[in-house]
Amino acid sequence: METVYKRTHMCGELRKSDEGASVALNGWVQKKRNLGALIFVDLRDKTGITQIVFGDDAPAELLEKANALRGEYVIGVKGTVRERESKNPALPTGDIEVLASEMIIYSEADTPPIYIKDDDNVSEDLRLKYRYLDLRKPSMQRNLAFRHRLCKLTRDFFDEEGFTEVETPMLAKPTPEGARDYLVPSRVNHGKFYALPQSPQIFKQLLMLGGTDRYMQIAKCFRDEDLRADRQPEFTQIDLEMSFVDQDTIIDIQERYLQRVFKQLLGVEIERPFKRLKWIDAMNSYGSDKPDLRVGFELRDLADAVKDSGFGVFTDALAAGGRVMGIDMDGCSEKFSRKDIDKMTESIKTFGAKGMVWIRFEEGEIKSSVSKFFDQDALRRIGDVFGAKTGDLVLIVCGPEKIVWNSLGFLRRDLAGKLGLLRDDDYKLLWVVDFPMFEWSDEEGRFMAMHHPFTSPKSEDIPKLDTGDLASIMADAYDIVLNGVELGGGSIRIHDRKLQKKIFDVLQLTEEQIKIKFGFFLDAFNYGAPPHGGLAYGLDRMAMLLLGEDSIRQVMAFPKNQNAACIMSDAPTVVDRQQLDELAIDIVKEER
RNA sequence: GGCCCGGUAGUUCAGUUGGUUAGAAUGCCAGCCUGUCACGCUGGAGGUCACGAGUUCGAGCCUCGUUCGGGUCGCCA
Repeated sequence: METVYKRTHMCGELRKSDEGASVALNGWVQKKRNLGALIFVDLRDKTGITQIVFGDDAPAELLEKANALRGEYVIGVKGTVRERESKNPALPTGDIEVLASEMIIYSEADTPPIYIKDDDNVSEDLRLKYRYLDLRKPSMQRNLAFRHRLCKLTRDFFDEEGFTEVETPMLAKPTPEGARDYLVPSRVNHGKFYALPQSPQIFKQLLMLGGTDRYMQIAKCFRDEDLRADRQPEFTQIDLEMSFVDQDTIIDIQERYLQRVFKQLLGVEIERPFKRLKWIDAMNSYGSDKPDLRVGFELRDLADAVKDSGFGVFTDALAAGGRVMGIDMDGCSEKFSRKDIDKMTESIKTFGAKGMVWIRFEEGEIKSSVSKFFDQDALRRIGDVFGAKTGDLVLIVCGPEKIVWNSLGFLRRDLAGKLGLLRDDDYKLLWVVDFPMFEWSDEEGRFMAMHHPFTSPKSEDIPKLDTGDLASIMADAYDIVLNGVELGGGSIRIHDRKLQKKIFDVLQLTEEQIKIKFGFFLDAFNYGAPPHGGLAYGLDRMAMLLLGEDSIRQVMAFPKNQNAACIMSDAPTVVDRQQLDELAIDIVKEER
C-alpha cells in the first residue's frame, strides 16, 4: 500500500485540457465545504488551489474520511479530472475539479493561530512566531520564488559578463570602522574573536589583487545595528568587483543588468542611460542623497528672497552659515489644514528643525505664518522663486544645511505619499555620483570617510589632500537609487599604496593602528595591484521594491524582529556554563 | 540611548463620563443541507482586558512603573 502518492500535478496546474485524466495531488486543506452528501475541499500547494470533490457515488467510508478533514490537514488525493458544473473564474484551475476516488491523510493539524491567506491582517509578531505557517501564504511563496529568480538571473547575467562567483569567509577579522561587528569567540584561541563580515569589501579587493578580474557573490552580511523596516542584522548583498575599469564601465554594466532585471522579472522596459545627479545637486534639489524622482516638489534656495526681510529667524540662520530653503506643494493650499501643517512641523523636529514657515497662495491674498514680517510683495517674491501660482502651498525651513535638507527632503516625499502620488509600479532609477570623500564628525573631532577609506578620491582632487581642503574633495563613488531607496552603492578603489597611506593619515590613523588593522591589506598593494572598483546591491531591498512590499521582512524567509530576535526559535538565547567555559568567557554581565 | 504609536476571545477589532453578567466579525465545535467556492441555516464553546502597584465605594477605561510589539531619530564607513 502506498504511503505517499506519487503526484502527477501540482495544485495550480490542471486545466480543462486535462479533463478525464487520472491524477494524484498532494497538499494542504485550505477549506472544506460540506453540503451534506457532497463535500468540496480546496487543496493547496505553493502553485495554487485545486477543488477536490467527494460525493456522487463515493463509498461511505471515503465520504466519512473527507468529512473528518480540517484546515491545514496534509493529504494526498487520487481521482479523475472533470469539468465543473459551475466554474470559478477567480481560480486558474476554476474550470475543473478532481473527483476523488481515494485519499491518504498524511497528517492532521490543530487550528492554526493565524489565517493562511493574504488579506489576514494578522500582527507581524504572530506571523514571525509561526513563520512556517505564514510561509504557506501565496504572497510569501510568490516572494520566495521571485527572490530565487532574481538570484538566478543575477548569476546568469554576471556569468555571461565574465564574472566568477567566489565565496569569502564568514569568520573574518573585526573591522575597525563602520558598523558594529557581530563577534564570534574563538575556542582554539582564547580571548580572541572573529567577526561576521559586514561586507566582503576587503576580500573582494584582494580577489582583484589575486587576479580574479571580475568577481561576484550573493553574500550574507552582518551588522549589529538597530533595525528598521528595510534593515535586518543579517542581509544579503549582490557583491561585485571588477579590475581595469573606470566608473563609466561599471555603471554601463550595471545599467544593462538592471535593465534585464526589470524586463525579465517585471516586464518593464527601463531606458538607458539612467539619469545621473551629482550628490550636491541631489541634496540641494531633493534634500536627500537618495531622491525619489517619482514626484517633483524640488527644493529651492530662498536666501536671496529673504535676506533683506528683517525676519530674524531667517537672517540669523543665514548669518550663522545656514540655509533658508523651501518646497512648493503644487495646488496643495486647500489640501492641508492648519492641523496638518502643525503635524508636519512636529515631524521635522525629529531632524532638529526648530520650526516651519508656510505660505498659502490663495485667490486674491497670500497668507502666511510670517505675514507680520513679509508684505504681499515680499511673499510674492518668495513664490516667484518656485514659480508658485494660486492654490500652492510653500513650506520653508531654515537652519544648518543638513537639518534643512533632511527636513524638506522628508516632507516632499512624505506629503507626496499622503497625496497618493507615489505609485508602486512607477520606477525611477538614477545614479547619485560625486559624493564628498570626507564628512566631518563632531563626535570624533575629525574627518571620517563618507563611503569607506578604500574609496578613491577623484583624481583632480588628490592634490587637495596636501592643501588640507578636505571638505571639498570628491570621491569616485556612486549610488544607484530606486524610488527613494538606495539599491546599491560602490566606488573606484584606491590601488596605490602611497595614496591609501595618505588617506589613512587624513583620517588620523596612527602607524600602529594602520599596521594592526590594515597591515596585511596594505602589504598586498606592494606586489602589483590592478585599478579596480565595484558595487554592491542590497538584494533584500531590491526584491522588496520590485515586489512592491513595504518591508524586507516580506522577502526573507526567516527574518528577525525589531529587537534582532527570532521569536520563532528564541534566538539569541542563554548558553550553558560549559559552553562559555570552553570559550574562556567568564564575565557575563548580569541583567536585572 | 531618545521620541511616537499600540497590547481586550484563536484572529482582527469595538467598548460611551470610571458603574450590573466585557461585545461584534471571523475562526473553532456540533447538527442539518447534492453544486459550493467568503457556501447557507440552527445552536454552542471560547476572556488572567499584557504584568505590577496606586487613586476610587467601584478600574478594560484614570495615574505611575514594568514588559512586549511596531515606526522613527541617533546609529547603519
